[in-house]
Amino acid sequence: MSLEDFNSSSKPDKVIYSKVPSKEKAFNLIEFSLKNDRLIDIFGKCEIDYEGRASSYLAPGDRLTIVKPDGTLIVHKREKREPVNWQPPKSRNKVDISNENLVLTSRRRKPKEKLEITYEKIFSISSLLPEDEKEIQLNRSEEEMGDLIIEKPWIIEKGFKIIEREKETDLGYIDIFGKDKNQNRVIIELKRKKISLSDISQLKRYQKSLKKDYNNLRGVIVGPSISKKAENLLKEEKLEFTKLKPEVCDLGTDLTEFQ
Amino acid sequence: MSLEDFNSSSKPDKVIYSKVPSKEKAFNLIEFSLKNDRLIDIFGKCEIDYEGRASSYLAPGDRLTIVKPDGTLIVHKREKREPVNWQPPKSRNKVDISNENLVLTSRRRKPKEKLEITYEKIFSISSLLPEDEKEIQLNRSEEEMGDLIIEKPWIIEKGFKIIEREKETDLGYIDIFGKDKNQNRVIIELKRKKISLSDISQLKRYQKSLKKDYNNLRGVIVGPSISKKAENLLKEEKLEFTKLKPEVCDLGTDLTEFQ
DNA sequence: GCCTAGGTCCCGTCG
DNA sequence: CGACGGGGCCTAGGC
Repeated sequence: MSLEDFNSSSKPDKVIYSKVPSKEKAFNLIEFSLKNDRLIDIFGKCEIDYEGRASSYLAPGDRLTIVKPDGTLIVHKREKREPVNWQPPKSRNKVDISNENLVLTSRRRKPKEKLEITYEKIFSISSLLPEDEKEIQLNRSEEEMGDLIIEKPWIIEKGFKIIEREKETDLGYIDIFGKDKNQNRVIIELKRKKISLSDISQLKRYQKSLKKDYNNLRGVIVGPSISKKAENLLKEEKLEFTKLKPEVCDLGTDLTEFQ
Repeated sequence: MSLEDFNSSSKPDKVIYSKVPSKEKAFNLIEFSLKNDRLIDIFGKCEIDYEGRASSYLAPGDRLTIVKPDGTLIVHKREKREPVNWQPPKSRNKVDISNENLVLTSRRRKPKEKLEITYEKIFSISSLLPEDEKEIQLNRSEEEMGDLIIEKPWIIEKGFKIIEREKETDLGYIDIFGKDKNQNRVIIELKRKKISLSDISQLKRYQKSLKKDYNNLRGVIVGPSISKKAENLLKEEKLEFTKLKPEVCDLGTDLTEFQ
């Protein structure tokens, strides 16, 4: 694949690859890819300056840079799941040659941020053309726990009735608001993993926002388990904990044992 | 680069590339790369099953998969900063050929998780050898705000003195614990961005944990700004807000105006 | 290992 | 837009 072919009118190539390209060739391939909504994959030795919500400098080293058609820019080093530097979607990316180095610059405003990658060596560039794809289907979210409780409120306790979901208050949104068999109002806070201190604070805050309106306002946190410190705070605050594992909320799980 | 060369004893290649490889060739290159701590970069049409903390299925589509020497596996689609699927560092990755498809499987235990990528087509594979690199230097963190206040406590207010940093309580860790000019104890909670409801809850929680030990225990939240609801809650709880922008905490900033 | 809290968190949702 | 809270959050730091 020669550079001259980039702008040919035939069906665009799914993959364009260049190994140890010259600065000029790299520049042309990256600029072509940016213009044509391609996904770019650069492996090279580079240093990185970032200035924005925070600021950082990363000394020269081998990294993998990905530029997506939506403006996202991601730089990975050899370890860890998180990129070492990045720019979010809708960033504006451009390539330059400066002082004989290839420079990739990514900017956005609001917040104002700038990421500058200076390559002293490029080992390879892949320019890819991904087709559209389906959305992922994810299960076992907190939302599903809510769905289950809406459908089967007796899981919380006998006689429990739903009043409102995602109820807004001055101090945030209550997952589920309901009442028990004695007509006491109940605030339910759902968590899909082990309850920690901040979760209790959150529930307490919601309770505070409504206690002027109700007597006997109960607060119940629902989750698979709870940490020791959180349990202590829970008791002190006279809140309650109900055990419910998110995997039980998958559709089709047999819940007759709860009845 | 032929497959036979993979195991040669000469200096390993920085980059090995294969365009539209056969299943067998892809298998060999990936297996070789997994064994030799190389970073692998696969562009192909695949479907993905995940089962673990949650569960998901992703229908076939074009994606970019990265496998790092530390076991990290990342799958990107054409948009967004976040990978659509992943496995964290120290996952165990292996490659297979099953029903004429290439299958990449990544597992970890604790929590038990399994990610399975089935490729129906592979457009390209890059196998890379990144060298070690320096750590990133990041500025404007909450920690730096703390450093500044330790050094110049008068930024909080005239006469303020530090007692302890990262003070542990039953209900969490206080950023800075100190006393004012009247010997009242002061809890300082630092935030690098706009204060929200949960930040106030956090400070309130710390105050609660110590109020049995002190009279006149003040709570001060420090940050660049505060949301309206958070400000209301702040006043109700008789807590205080002090404005301090994290960028002021960069080394070398002139702070004489505060004195 | 558990627990706590920050993050250039990202991201969706709702006002 | 801001604001709020979830996330397979990830990651670092204590204990």
